[in-house]
Amino acid sequence: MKGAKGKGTVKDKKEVLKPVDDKRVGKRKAATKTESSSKKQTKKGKLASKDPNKPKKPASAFFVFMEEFRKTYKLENPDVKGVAAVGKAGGEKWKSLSNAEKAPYEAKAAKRKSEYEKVMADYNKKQESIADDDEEESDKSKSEEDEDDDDEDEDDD
DNA sequence: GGCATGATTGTTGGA
DNA sequence: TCCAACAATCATGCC
Repeated sequence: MKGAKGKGTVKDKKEVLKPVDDKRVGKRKAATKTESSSKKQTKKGKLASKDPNKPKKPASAFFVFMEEFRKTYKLENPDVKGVAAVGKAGGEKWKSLSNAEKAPYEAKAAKRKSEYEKVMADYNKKQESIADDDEEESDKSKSEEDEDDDDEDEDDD
Protein backbone atom coordinates (compact mmCIF):
# COMPACT_ATOMS: atom_id res chain seq x y z
CA MET A 1 0.00 0.00 0.00
CA LYS A 2 2.25 2.78 1.18
CA GLY A 3 5.24 0.80 0.17
CA ALA A 4 4.50 1.42 -3.47
CA LYS A 5 5.17 5.10 -3.07
CA GLY A 6 8.46 6.30 -1.68
CA LYS A 7 9.76 2.82 -1.19
CA GLY A 8 10.78 2.34 -4.78
CA THR A 9 12.31 5.76 -5.18
CA VAL A 10 14.12 6.06 -1.92
CA LYS A 11 15.03 2.42 -1.83
CA ASP A 12 16.53 2.69 -5.28
CA LYS A 13 18.53 5.70 -4.25
CA LYS A 14 19.67 4.04 -1.10
CA GLU A 15 20.89 0.96 -2.88
CA VAL A 16 22.83 3.14 -5.27
CA LEU A 17 24.22 5.31 -2.53
CA LYS A 18 24.92 2.59 -0.07
CA PRO A 19 24.58 -1.00 -1.24
CA VAL A 20 25.46 -2.61 2.04
CA ASP A 21 28.02 -1.10 4.29
CA ASP A 22 27.66 -3.47 7.16
CA LYS A 23 26.76 -7.08 6.99
CA ARG A 24 24.34 -6.68 9.85
CA VAL A 25 22.94 -3.54 8.39
CA GLY A 26 22.31 -5.25 5.13
CA LYS A 27 20.53 -8.07 6.85
CA ARG A 28 18.59 -5.70 8.99
CA LYS A 29 17.71 -3.77 5.92
CA ALA A 30 16.59 -6.81 4.06
CA ALA A 31 14.61 -8.04 7.01
CA THR A 32 13.04 -4.67 7.45
CA LYS A 33 12.21 -4.45 3.81
CA THR A 34 10.75 -7.91 3.50
CA GLU A 35 9.08 -8.00 6.84
CA SER A 36 8.47 -4.32 7.11
CA SER A 37 4.76 -4.88 6.83
CA SER A 38 4.51 -7.47 9.54
CA LYS A 39 7.03 -5.62 11.62
CA LYS A 40 5.15 -2.39 11.46
CA GLN A 41 1.91 -4.17 12.06
CA THR A 42 3.39 -5.90 15.05
CA LYS A 43 4.83 -2.68 16.31
CA LYS A 44 1.88 -0.42 15.92
CA GLY A 45 -0.90 -2.91 15.88
CA LYS A 46 -0.33 -6.08 17.80
CA LEU A 47 2.56 -5.21 20.02
CA ALA A 48 1.11 -1.87 20.93
CA SER A 49 -2.19 -3.36 21.92
CA LYS A 50 -0.54 -6.41 23.38
CA ASP A 51 1.81 -4.73 25.83
CA PRO A 52 1.11 -1.03 25.93
CA ASN A 53 2.75 -0.84 29.32
CA LYS A 54 5.90 -2.58 28.21
CA PRO A 55 8.84 -0.22 28.57
CA LYS A 56 10.26 0.98 25.31
CA LYS A 57 13.80 0.19 24.38
CA PRO A 58 16.23 2.80 25.60
CA ALA A 59 17.72 5.16 23.08
CA SER A 60 21.23 4.20 22.13
CA ALA A 61 24.05 6.74 22.05
CA PHE A 62 23.39 7.15 18.37
CA PHE A 63 19.73 7.95 18.97
CA VAL A 64 20.60 10.44 21.68
CA PHE A 65 22.94 12.06 19.20
CA MET A 66 20.24 12.01 16.55
CA GLU A 67 17.86 13.91 18.79
CA GLU A 68 20.18 16.87 18.71
CA PHE A 69 21.38 16.28 15.21
CA ARG A 70 17.86 16.44 13.83
CA LYS A 71 17.37 19.90 15.26
CA THR A 72 20.68 21.11 13.92
CA TYR A 73 20.13 19.49 10.57
CA LYS A 74 16.71 21.05 10.20
CA LEU A 75 18.11 24.46 10.98
CA GLU A 76 20.94 24.08 8.51
CA ASN A 77 18.81 22.32 5.94
CA PRO A 78 15.26 23.62 6.27
CA ASP A 79 14.51 22.55 2.73
CA VAL A 80 15.39 18.95 3.34
CA LYS A 81 12.29 16.99 4.18
CA GLY A 82 11.96 13.46 5.32
CA VAL A 83 13.69 11.49 7.99
CA ALA A 84 15.64 9.40 5.55
CA ALA A 85 17.96 12.25 4.62
CA VAL A 86 18.44 13.18 8.24
CA GLY A 87 19.14 9.59 9.14
CA LYS A 88 21.74 9.28 6.44
CA ALA A 89 23.43 12.53 7.36
CA GLY A 90 23.31 11.61 11.00
CA GLY A 91 24.86 8.25 10.34
CA GLU A 92 27.73 9.77 8.45
CA LYS A 93 28.24 12.43 11.07
CA TRP A 94 28.15 9.84 13.81
CA LYS A 95 30.88 7.87 12.14
CA SER A 96 33.00 10.97 11.82
CA LEU A 97 32.73 11.71 15.51
CA SER A 98 35.61 10.80 17.75
CA ASN A 99 35.20 8.73 20.88
CA ALA A 100 35.54 11.86 22.96
CA GLU A 101 32.73 13.52 21.05
CA LYS A 102 30.56 10.46 21.38
CA ALA A 103 31.26 10.22 25.10
CA PRO A 104 28.50 12.60 26.29
CA TYR A 105 25.93 10.82 24.15
CA GLU A 106 27.05 7.46 25.42
CA ALA A 107 26.78 8.76 28.96
CA LYS A 108 23.20 9.82 28.34
CA ALA A 109 22.45 6.51 26.72
CA ALA A 110 23.90 4.71 29.73
CA LYS A 111 21.60 6.68 32.00
CA ARG A 112 18.59 5.79 29.95
CA LYS A 113 19.71 2.23 29.91
CA SER A 114 19.89 2.02 33.69
CA GLU A 115 16.47 3.57 33.92
CA TYR A 116 15.21 1.08 31.40
CA GLU A 117 16.59 -1.79 33.45
CA LYS A 118 14.73 -0.52 36.48
CA VAL A 119 11.50 -0.17 34.62
CA MET A 120 11.95 -3.54 33.03
CA ALA A 121 12.56 -5.19 36.39
CA ASP A 122 9.40 -3.62 37.69
CA TYR A 123 7.57 -4.58 34.55
CA ASN A 124 8.69 -8.20 34.82
CA LYS A 125 7.64 -8.24 38.44
CA LYS A 126 4.20 -7.11 37.56
CA GLN A 127 3.97 -9.63 34.78
CA GLU A 128 4.77 -12.42 37.21
CA SER A 129 2.38 -11.07 39.79
CA ILE A 130 -0.38 -10.80 37.26
CA ALA A 131 0.22 -14.30 35.99
CA ASP A 132 0.39 -15.68 39.50
CA ASP A 133 -2.69 -13.85 40.63
CA ASP A 134 -4.51 -14.92 37.56
CA GLU A 135 -3.92 -18.51 38.41
CA GLU A 136 -5.05 -18.15 41.97
CA GLU A 137 -7.65 -15.47 42.08
CA SER A 138 -8.76 -13.70 38.99
CA ASP A 139 -11.12 -11.39 40.83
CA LYS A 140 -8.58 -10.38 43.39
CA SER A 141 -5.90 -9.77 40.80
CA LYS A 142 -8.16 -7.26 39.14
CA SER A 143 -8.04 -4.84 42.00
CA GLU A 144 -4.34 -5.41 42.45
CA GLU A 145 -3.73 -4.72 38.82
CA ASP A 146 -5.48 -1.44 39.13
CA GLU A 147 -3.16 -0.48 41.90
CA ASP A 148 -0.20 -1.60 39.92
CA ASP A 149 -1.32 0.49 37.04
CA ASP A 150 -1.31 3.50 39.25
CA ASP A 151 2.20 2.75 40.29
CA GLU A 152 3.23 2.37 36.72
CA ASP A 153 1.88 5.73 35.86
CA GLU A 154 3.88 7.23 38.63
CA ASP A 155 6.96 5.37 37.59
CA ASP A 156 6.51 6.52 34.05
CA ASP A 157 6.41 10.06 35.27
C1' DG B 1 -8.02 11.17 7.50
C1' DG B 2 -4.95 7.79 8.85
C1' DC B 3 -1.33 4.81 8.59
C1' DA B 4 2.89 2.78 6.43
C1' DT B 5 7.40 3.90 4.64
C1' DG B 6 11.79 5.81 4.02
C1' DA B 7 17.31 5.90 6.67
C1' DT B 8 20.41 5.68 10.26
C1' DT B 9 23.11 2.94 14.27
C1' DG B 10 22.99 0.79 18.60
C1' DT B 11 21.06 -2.06 21.95
C1' DT B 12 18.31 -5.49 23.65
C1' DG B 13 16.17 -9.87 23.87
C1' DG B 14 15.27 -14.25 22.20
C1' DA B 15 16.56 -18.62 20.07
C1' DT C 1 26.75 -16.46 19.96
C1' DC C 2 24.16 -14.73 16.39
C1' DC C 3 20.27 -12.59 14.39
C1' DA C 4 16.02 -10.13 14.28
C1' DA C 5 13.37 -6.59 16.08
C1' DC C 6 12.85 -2.10 17.76
C1' DA C 7 14.00 2.52 19.47
C1' DA C 8 12.92 8.41 17.32
C1' DT C 9 11.66 11.37 13.77
C1' DC C 10 8.26 13.40 10.19
C1' DA C 11 7.19 14.55 5.35
C1' DT C 12 5.04 12.04 1.90
C1' DG C 13 1.92 9.27 -0.56
C1' DC C 14 -1.55 5.95 -1.09
C1' DC C 15 -6.16 4.05 0.00
